[in-house]
Amino acid sequence: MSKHPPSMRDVARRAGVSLSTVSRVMRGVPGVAPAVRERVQEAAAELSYVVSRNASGLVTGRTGRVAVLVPFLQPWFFGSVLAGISDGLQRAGLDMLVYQVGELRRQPGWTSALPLRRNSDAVITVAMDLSAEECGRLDEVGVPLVLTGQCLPGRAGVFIDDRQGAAKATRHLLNLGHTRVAYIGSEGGSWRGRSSRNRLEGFQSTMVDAGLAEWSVLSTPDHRGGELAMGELLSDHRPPTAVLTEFDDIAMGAHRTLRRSGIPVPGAISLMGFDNHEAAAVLDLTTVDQSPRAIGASAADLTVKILAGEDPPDRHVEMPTRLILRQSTSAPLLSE
Amino acid sequence: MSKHPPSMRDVARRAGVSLSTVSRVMRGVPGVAPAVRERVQEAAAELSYVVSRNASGLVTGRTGRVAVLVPFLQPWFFGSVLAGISDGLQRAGLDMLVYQVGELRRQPGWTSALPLRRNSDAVITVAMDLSAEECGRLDEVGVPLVLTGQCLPGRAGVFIDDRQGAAKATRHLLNLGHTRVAYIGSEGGSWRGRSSRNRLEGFQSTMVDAGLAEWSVLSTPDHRGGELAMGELLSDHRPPTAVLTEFDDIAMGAHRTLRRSGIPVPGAISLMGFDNHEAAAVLDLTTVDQSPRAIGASAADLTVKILAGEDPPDRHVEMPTRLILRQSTSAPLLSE
DNA sequence: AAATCTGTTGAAAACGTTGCCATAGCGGAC
DNA sequence: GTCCGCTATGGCAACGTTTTCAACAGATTT
Repeated sequence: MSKHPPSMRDVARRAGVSLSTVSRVMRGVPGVAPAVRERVQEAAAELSYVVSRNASGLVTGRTGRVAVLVPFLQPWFFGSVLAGISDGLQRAGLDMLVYQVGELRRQPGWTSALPLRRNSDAVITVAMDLSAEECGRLDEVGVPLVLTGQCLPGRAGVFIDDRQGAAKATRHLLNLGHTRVAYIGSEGGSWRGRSSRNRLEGFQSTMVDAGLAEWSVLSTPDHRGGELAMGELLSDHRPPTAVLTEFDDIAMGAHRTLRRSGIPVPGAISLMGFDNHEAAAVLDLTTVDQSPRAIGASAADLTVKILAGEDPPDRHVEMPTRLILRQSTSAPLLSE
Repeated sequence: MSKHPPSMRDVARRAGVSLSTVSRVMRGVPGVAPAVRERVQEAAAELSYVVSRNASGLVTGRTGRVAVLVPFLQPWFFGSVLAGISDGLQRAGLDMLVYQVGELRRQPGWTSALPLRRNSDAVITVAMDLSAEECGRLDEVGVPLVLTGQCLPGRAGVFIDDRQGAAKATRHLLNLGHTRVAYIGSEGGSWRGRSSRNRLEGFQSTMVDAGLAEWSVLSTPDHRGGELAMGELLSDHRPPTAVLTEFDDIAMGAHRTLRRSGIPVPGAISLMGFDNHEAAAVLDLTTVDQSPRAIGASAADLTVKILAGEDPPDRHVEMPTRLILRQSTSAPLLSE
């Protein structure tokens, strides 16, 4: 066995045909005699040869790769979206390049620091909350751009209606009979800008529509922040009977504070999250599901369609949110 | 602006130099006059040109990409390891290709279904628990292989001592004074084969060394399984006073069962997990930390070193485990 | 029997980059 | 003033594919 990986030429020699024929077989294009085709496939298998995307990309102009941009990789949410994207791309025979741009993003020209230009066929962003200007810079790369977790006019994207999701959650609490409902949101600076605002608005407008005072506090975007914010709410002279949080991590922090304070959930205080974190089930946390994996899969499908040239009519895919009822919400105590 | 991405030729024309010079500048090799160098960089910036890895890889034989193989993408653990790998690779200017091979793996020849051959410079596996045979097949690809989460003789890898970690956890419980300690492990079929066995062995040997009966039950590898297994333990005629689980998800399920049964933790039963799941902090779960992000970063560094040709003496990196003491463990009740 | 057509195959020119070799300058030593 | 050595630059052949076009055989038509 030669020490260098086999090339198409090696396969051609082994099968006793020309380069062109091997190329045709490998791409599965018609116009090759069945006997020859089989012989070539056999030779390729024996050498365990695979086509070099590098070389083929050079001439076709396609790399067979899609770049996925995520702010961070650690939070569970991104793993789920990536899983969906991976599924979709794999089905289409595309590879997935993942770039974690959290740190990088502070630099003004970060978009050109990424070797996207000739190295991927499309770019999918995951919950990046891009500004119009950043989008424009990515456009310059010259490949299709598909957004996830945000909705920008005229741009392909997959997203949920955060506003409606939060409204749904709020209404659930109101329907149970709560009137003193507080909201814990994350303060700016996190990677969820627009989505954050939308959820807050969904809460606020529902409260206002119901003729109730809207009441919200801010926290850092992690469970630690939820703990502190909950403590703050408990120190109010009339604490809320129900609390909605911007996402599950915050709710989980709040849950901890309640548990430590010996306040029964949902007995004294009903608690709701948002996202359906994998750990939410364990905490029996009522929440709003947004199935990130489906979002990812949908984004991948959209990308594949765009790459195939079939410009789909609905370049905006809105994924549904579902209320997941668990044991952390109930009607308020009658004494109230 | 031309509709096609700029090539090195365009930059050369704009800067009034030859292709070779541009190539030298882009690669940062010495032997170019400072004035010319600056002029070329300027021209490249104006065209927002980036080198095509496709083309350069074709001649250098290096792709500038590393393939990362994970069984699944969804569980939090993989996101963390990927984050670490991404950090390390980014620092070295390498791109990260991610392949989710969970489903694919059932097929016997799955390793050749991946376009690794000429498309990546190295392969990192994450908690794949590969057999020697599978490793051999990946060797055939002809690129360095770095394992993560498993230790195979003669192979580069980063891992933790699962056995010792479990032993450490068990000893913690014994030191608290517990004598009836049960272990909930996952039954086979999950992606954690060797690691699973090692943790069990660590528990068993520590118990035996202490002259105590080892007592373990199996569950499915998720929190659901933990719930059921805990229920099973509670129905014993003399339930345990402490429970160690193979990993945090199981512990979180067990915690739920305890909470629902009104059994105080750690009052009546002490509970321990393993892994330091991001949600473990919220549950106040005592656990064993294995900082997956550091594992990933370490694997990436190792890979970069191997690619640089400097064969590091310690191709086996053992990462430390740390006991994280929280509020889910305490001494058993005196009445026992 | 000549002409046309159809289906298969091979030869050669791209693609965008890097590596090697040649060459043009230019300063200093003889 | 010639020769040497040095540095900065350009030219050209790779790299491994795809693509276009031409060539060829055999079958069918005229």
